[in-house]
Amino acid sequence: MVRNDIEQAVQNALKAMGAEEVAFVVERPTDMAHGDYATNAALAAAKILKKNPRDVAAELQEAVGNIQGVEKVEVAGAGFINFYLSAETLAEVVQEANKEGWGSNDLYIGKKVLVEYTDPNPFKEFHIGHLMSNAIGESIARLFAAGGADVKRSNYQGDVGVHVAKAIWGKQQKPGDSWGQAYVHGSAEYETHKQEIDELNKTIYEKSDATVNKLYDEGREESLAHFEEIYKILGTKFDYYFFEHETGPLGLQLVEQHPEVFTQSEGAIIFRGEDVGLHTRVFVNSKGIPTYEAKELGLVVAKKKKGQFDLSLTVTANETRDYFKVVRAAAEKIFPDLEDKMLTRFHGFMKLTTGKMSSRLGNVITGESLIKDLTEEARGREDVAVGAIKYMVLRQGTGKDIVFDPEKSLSLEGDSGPYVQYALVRARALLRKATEAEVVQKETAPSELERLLVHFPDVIARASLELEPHYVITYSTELAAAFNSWYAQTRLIVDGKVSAHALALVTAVEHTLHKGLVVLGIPAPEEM
RNA sequence: GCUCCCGUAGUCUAAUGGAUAGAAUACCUCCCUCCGAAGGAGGUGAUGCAGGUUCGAUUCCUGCCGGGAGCACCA
Repeated sequence: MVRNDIEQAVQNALKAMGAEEVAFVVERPTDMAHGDYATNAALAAAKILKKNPRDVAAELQEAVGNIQGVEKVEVAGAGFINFYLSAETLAEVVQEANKEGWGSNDLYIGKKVLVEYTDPNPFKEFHIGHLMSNAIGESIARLFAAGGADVKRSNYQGDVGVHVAKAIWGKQQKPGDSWGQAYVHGSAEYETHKQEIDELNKTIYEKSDATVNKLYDEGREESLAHFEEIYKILGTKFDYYFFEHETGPLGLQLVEQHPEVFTQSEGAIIFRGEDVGLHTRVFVNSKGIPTYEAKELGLVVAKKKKGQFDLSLTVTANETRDYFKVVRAAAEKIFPDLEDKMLTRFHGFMKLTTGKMSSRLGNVITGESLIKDLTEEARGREDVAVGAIKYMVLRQGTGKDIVFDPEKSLSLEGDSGPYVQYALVRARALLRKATEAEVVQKETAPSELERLLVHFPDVIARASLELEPHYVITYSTELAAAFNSWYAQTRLIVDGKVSAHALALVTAVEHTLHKGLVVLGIPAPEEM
């Protein structure tokens, strides 16, 4: 990579000037007119050397000398040094982009990584919040894979707990209702029938009633089969499924085995988070049932049973931030070896313009209804609809909330999934057409496209490192726009002839857009 | 009350302490005898307020204002 050579050359030059400890970056300039790479080394070094930044930059420019692949080195602005790649280097990048490993890196090579995401609850709807978790988790899993990791996808589903009791209670009251309706009904009546529903919860947990068991099994199976259909549409294949019915007992056992970590209080077993600057949370309630917190500990055990992992990442919603801090503090006391191995990525929630969505109130937009509506909007194309949804979720930084307007729905043009898909489809159509043309050697001036392609590996690497898919979205959209613009003013095939270089360039764009979409988990159609 | 997150064009959003704050959408002009118009070319429009650190602040620090989330038996 030329970037590494530039970095090395700058480092050497700084050393020669007696400023080797200066922290600097070699990055893509904000404006292409400023070259292909730029460094702030002179600005940073000026302070230590107590000299004028422009003078330091001039000295540095002299000192870096000739760098293989760099055609021109310029001092600009307040003291930036800009590097321009040669036409030969850009041509090499195009060749590079057509090879298999394009966009891969070695950030996680040899690491076993467990990514947990989606996490819907049986007996409740799969709503657009789960769509969000799925899109983010799937892309992060793919970013790990692009970094060479051995990735295992896992899904953790709450098949026991009060929500199940509410749903089953609702179903007992109105057997004709769907499970979703039953849950809404049970929730609404929870306050007035609390004792009854809590008892039912215990019954479910202990599996002590045959009729309840049967109802439970039916509901659970129905939900899981339904979720599986959605995963298929979304393009996710899980390696492991964890369930709360399994993590509950494991968690309970852990809590009981570690009295040095947990405390009895008012009939419940709690963790005093105040000791480590957090707050107290209940792990086992006064009825002896493990709560979400204990189950999360049990999940750690369940995950460990699948084999050693180097990193375990959970994708979950922002509002669980504080719970996770407490749970992690407790987990690290029990499993000191887990320190720094448990990562969390928090996403915002999908807000409706009409107010907060709540499955308890029944005003949710389900994942499947959104996909269905959008598919209609996308002229019957489900892959385009899925792309539009995923793009909307992934286009901004992971932690941000998304305001979802059910009326306006989602955009299929401009800054959107279909926009990138369309550019890819156009490139593919062009390449199909070119197979009939005669390939000729012809001088072609480097375009903006080559100069964009240069940065693709860096973009993927940064996204892999920070676990932020939106860098890939931003880049892919930029490349798609540049390609669309190129397409509008350039004819690839003229009189049945196609230039070898231009052909390689379009192939490189196609390959890069494809790779980008793959990492994002967005379908890459052949035509649309 | 305490803790944590977030304030960028009308709306949605990008920017690794750097160069003229970049897109999209909406709105106003144009462009399909020409490889796919879900497209292209152009125009109008933005960093909540006040300090501080820095050669340089959308970015870091402090205060204020505005929004959101969490804070003992739900997940």
